[in-house]
Amino acid sequence: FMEMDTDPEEVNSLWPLFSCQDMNLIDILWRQDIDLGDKALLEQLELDEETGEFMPCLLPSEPELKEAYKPDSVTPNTIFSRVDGDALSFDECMQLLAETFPLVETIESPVAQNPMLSALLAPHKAPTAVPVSLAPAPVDVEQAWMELLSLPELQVDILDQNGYASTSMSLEVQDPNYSFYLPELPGLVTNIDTTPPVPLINSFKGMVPPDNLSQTTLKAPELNATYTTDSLCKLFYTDPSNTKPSSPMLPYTSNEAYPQEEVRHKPLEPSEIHVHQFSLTDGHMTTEFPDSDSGLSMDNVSSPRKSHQDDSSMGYSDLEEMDSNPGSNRSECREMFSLSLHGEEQQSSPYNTGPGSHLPTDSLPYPKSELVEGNCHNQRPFTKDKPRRRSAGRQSRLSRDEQRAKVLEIPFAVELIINLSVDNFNELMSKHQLNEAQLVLIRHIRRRGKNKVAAQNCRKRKMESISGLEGELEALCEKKAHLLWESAQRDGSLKELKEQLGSLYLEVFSRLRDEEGKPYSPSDYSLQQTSDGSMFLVPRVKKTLRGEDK
DNA sequence: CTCACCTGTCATGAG
DNA sequence: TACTCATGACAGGTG
Repeated sequence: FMEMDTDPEEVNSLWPLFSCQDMNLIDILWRQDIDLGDKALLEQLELDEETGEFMPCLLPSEPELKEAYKPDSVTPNTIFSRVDGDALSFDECMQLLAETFPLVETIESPVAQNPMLSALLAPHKAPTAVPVSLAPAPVDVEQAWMELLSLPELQVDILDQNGYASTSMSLEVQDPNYSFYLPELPGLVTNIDTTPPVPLINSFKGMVPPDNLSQTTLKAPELNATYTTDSLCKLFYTDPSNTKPSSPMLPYTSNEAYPQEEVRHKPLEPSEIHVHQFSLTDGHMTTEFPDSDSGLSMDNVSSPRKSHQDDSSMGYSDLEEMDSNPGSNRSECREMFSLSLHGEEQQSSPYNTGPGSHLPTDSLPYPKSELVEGNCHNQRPFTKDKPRRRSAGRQSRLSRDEQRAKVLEIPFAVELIINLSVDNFNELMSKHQLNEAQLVLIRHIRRRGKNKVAAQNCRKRKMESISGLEGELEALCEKKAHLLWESAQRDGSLKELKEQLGSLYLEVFSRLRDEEGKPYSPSDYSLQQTSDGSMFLVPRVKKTLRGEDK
């Protein structure tokens, strides 16, 4: 508790209020929180294959808990009565703490109220996960984290640029926070002990298989000389009594090391590191990203891969590269992170476009996909008649550029970048001092945004063209049928006229008489009409007769 | 697992 | 020359 990220004055003021039992209670809750906040939490959760959500399940390590916390060592309490039964959930711990320490009720941190968020953030803010820490500042950091964690590209970027991360740390990669922290502190765990106190390890062992623990040893590169002991001690909680290199899952920050104001700009955001790297090499913007007092030089945070890259490729270009490299580790890691990030993405990402999202998709000036599809939905000739239910999932992808813009701290909205006229756009750009990475990102955002609209319009036109052609085809078919009907009608009329003509002919012919009063034989004579209307009775010439005449 | 479909993105050419 | 637009092709997500 005393080592937590808590205001010392606050601690001092609270300290007399806590009895020994209270301290034990805090300790056990802290242990619970640590367990909950790490891999063990995921072990306590069952992934619902139907919904993709994590559902709580029973802890498998009750005996260890019983062992570690003997009932006679603590005051009988509802907490420990639960030890005999179901394991305490994070919410239960929080509720219990709230009952025990009313002060805790003032905490409004969304992360503290969300087990998953706390779990995923725990390695970086384990102290703040303890309610007594009452740290108000990390909310911004948490939000930034959640935004970054919702970006699979960024996670992969960190893994990529550090190479070994995705292959040598099977445990860590289950928690994206590890990938953020470990590679950026090369050699740290081999020299600086970040292991929690022994009781914590013991309790943790109860939650995590030992072989997993053994995998937490980081294969780190050489210790960079610029990591001084002081800075690292300020950065991380250390226990001098424990020299075992262990999982740096508890890189405790302290208030001394990270004043609130600086915590917001701490190297917690890898993307910021990108920008910073670019800035340092590019020669400007150094004031925008002041070095922390942690002793960490941004140069030293560069990964081996980064170190030999061209300066201009830093920052945004990396983001672009990630997107354009489907074959990179990105897909792998996306899968690896999918379990731990699914839930939080929907809960906390400010770019989440699910229910309650504030993303102004409706205000986008270009037509939304549903709009485009809606126009053609019933007319589409070659598609199945399927209900459209992808909008929510799709809209989250729409905000990728917004997330990139946020990462590079683009000072204006993506919609603005896309939809402004050239003059207004140039004016806007001139009003802000932007580095090369930001300019490149803005240009790409503008290009992609316009092309997206163009593609939507193009597809809309294509579908309309198909629909138009189909309508035209239908009209032509109708016209053809009508013509065929008309032709049949005329054929019928012609036939009728012919029949009438035949009847009339026969009637006229039957009334003709020769000089002897005999009727003419139709086989010997025929009636023919001249152009002036005169009728003549013409004898038929029989071939047989002509042949006989010859 | 496969397939069809949708959507974003890129490359390219035309204006 | 830079920019915009149109469009084919491709990749990835989804049902």
